[in-house]
Amino acid sequence: MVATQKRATSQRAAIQAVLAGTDEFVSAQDLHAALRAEGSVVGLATVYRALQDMAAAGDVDSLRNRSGEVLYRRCGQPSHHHHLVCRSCGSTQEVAAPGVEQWARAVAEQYGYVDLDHQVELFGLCAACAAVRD
Amino acid sequence: MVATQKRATSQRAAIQAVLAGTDEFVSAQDLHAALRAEGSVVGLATVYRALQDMAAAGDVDSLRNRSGEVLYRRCGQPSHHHHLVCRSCGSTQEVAAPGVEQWARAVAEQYGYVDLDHQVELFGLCAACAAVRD
DNA sequence: ATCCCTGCAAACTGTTTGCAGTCGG
DNA sequence: CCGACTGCAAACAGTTTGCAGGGAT
Repeated sequence: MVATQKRATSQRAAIQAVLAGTDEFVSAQDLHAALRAEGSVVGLATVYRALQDMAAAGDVDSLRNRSGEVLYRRCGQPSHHHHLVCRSCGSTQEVAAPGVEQWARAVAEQYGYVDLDHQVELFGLCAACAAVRD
Repeated sequence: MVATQKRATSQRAAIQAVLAGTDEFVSAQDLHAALRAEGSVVGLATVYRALQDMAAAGDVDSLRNRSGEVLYRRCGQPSHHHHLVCRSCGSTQEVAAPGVEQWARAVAEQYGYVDLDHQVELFGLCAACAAVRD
């Protein structure tokens, strides 16, 4: 069960519901807007706080946008993995990268680095967006 | 020739000098502080503008910090590559990742993504910092 | 002389935080 | 009832931008 939050409140539930309903990365602001759109009036600060808690608890994945926004996405896998994100429409593919993990470990070892963490994200234009733009 | 800036000014030169003198990623603010420290009084805005220009021209590499700062580093190679950055002291190893490029291309193709870009950075503790922390 | 570049300060964006009130357990 | 959670607004950090003046070509 991924429910590590301390207290169950309606706004927290609403946030989780939105996250559960999408497969894409969303920014805190997007999430906030989505909540208002569906009627749940939740403070922006609350969204940020909840998102941070959830990220800390490992319930959601977070990554930083090209423009510096933090994007969140509900995340099934326990260990981290990587994403292929469409630059235009934001749709996301979760991708495995066995070789990458291994490579990271090898490189770290080679230089004597420990406590390794890696950030591997692919950005591109999905087929649909590429067609539109042409 | 890596000198794509439009006009040669003293502050631009000072910025390039600082970048040329280090192998680590520095933030615009660090760079600005370094300039003042060595006597060159350059406006912060100017540093940002110069850095952007240089990044656009491909003279420097840029990546985003965990905390959202943009870090810049002078960059020899024409094509991009990847880095192993010490979380603690900021020292950087430039690492090659032939397999990664290939993997990225394969994954993109598999999902029909084009105009691919990838962000691959390794973070860890270098041997020295790991020893200190123990 | 022209036009880009610079500096300053104000504007902006995304995010965080202090504080008083509210609600879940 | 108690304490964590919420909302608001103000605070913040990093970055960008408008405008007037100055230097490079």
